[in-house]
Amino acid sequence: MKIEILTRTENQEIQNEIISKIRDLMNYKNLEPGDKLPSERMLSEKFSVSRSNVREAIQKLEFYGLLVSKPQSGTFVADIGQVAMNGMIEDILRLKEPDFKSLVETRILLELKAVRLAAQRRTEQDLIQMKKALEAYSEKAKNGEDAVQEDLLFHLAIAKASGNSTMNTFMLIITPEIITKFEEHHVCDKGLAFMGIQEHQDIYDAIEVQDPQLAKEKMKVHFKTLYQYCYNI
Amino acid sequence: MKIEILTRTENQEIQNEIISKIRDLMNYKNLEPGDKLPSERMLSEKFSVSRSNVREAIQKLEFYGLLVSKPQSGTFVADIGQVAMNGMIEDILRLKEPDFKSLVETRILLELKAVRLAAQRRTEQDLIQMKKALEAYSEKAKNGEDAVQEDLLFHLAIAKASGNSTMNTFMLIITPEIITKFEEHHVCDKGLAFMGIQEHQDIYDAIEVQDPQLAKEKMKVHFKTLYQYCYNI
DNA sequence: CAGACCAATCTGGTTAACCAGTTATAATTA
DNA sequence: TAATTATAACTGGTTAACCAGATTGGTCTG
Repeated sequence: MKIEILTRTENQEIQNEIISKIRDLMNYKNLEPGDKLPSERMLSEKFSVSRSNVREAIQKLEFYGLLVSKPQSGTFVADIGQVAMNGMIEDILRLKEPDFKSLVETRILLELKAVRLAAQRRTEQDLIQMKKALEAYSEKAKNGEDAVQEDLLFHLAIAKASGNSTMNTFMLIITPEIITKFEEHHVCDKGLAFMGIQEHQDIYDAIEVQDPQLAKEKMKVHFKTLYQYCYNI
Repeated sequence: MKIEILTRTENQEIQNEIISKIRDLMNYKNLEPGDKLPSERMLSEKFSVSRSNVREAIQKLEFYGLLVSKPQSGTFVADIGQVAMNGMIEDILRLKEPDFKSLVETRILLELKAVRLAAQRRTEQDLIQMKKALEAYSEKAKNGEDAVQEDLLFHLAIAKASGNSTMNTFMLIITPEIITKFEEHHVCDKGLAFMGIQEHQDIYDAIEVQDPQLAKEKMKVHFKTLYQYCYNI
């Protein structure tokens, strides 16, 4: 059989096509929660695609919690009904690549909440880690060096201290994309780093004394100086 | 070679082991952004694991934006520095499975923001979709039927109308897990659905007249009745 | 006739072989 | 000798073959 090398977007497209065919099949066969999907081999034949393509599509639907694969047994429809299934697949198919604006918007939202939770829940262990990240940042920023990475680690330490694993995961997902975009647009070159030292210290202090409201305010200040140059991105 | 069937968690563990070995390798070889990782075959031999395991680990790091694979060329270190790389990998390795409490906490946070954005940015198209979901919900709830799915679709329609693709994605990720947990604990059996009709209508109306503050308040009311039975989960 | 048992089949997961660009190296030429 | 071309090795992606547990249908036994 002929092998073709596909670009990322081409691969995405045929994967979406398979997902939509799986949806049609589930509707046609009137599959309900717990029912078994046809085997991967059968699907690959029916759709005239490779089995690995089918596997990828199934794994994506598994990631969103719509299917469950059991080894040596089969792939099963998850415990959400047909209406929700159709709606969610529709949304997944229409999902766009996240733009920078939406990333920043979501980051601010998550961090303002995370810092409040961190102020309430931080353990001594959390404080130690945050202080460590804070000092690494200060050290670099004082010497005028680029400290984007150390900045990032301080913020991730806060997310961890929030005690909310879901928010922690989401922060991990969006952070590298933001960093990349930042460096593309040279956001952090303009001597912002030095101002950041005091702002970080303020945030840390508020978390240490467990003052959620103050911590949130200080984080807001930090973001204001960070993103005031970003309007034209 | 002997083939072993692994459980999900066992697989997760050896994957984390590989990730930590990759991190050690990057540190030892002092790899910088843009540098090429050893080939998948070489890594699988060096770590004494299968190539597919290595591929999975790499794909996970790719998901978090730490590596970039280029077909017929190699896998490269992403454009974030060594310090950030180490910190992020550390976080990824320590990442826990999200608990129900953190899921709900994050859902409320995301939806309260999404509904405000939706009130500001909703298009006519968005209104149509939300109204459709709303009517489907009312229809079922009036008859006393279970309407968890229709409820979910209404909330996802709001997330879409927020115009923030990142938040939309995150909502899609957490929603099915919440639904499953809900049905496990029979949260929605107690005649909540009927009250929900008016609450949904209020939210819709606020979005239609583009009043962000009101929309947020109405969403808060909705969540209050929803989650008042959840404290003991 | 009902229930236990067994073999053939089917399943997702795993491994190995293969493909076609990419890249590094060596041979060639101006 | 330096630039250029040709060739061989290497790479991630793809396909096909294989594995062992799960399932199923029929058979045998009580």
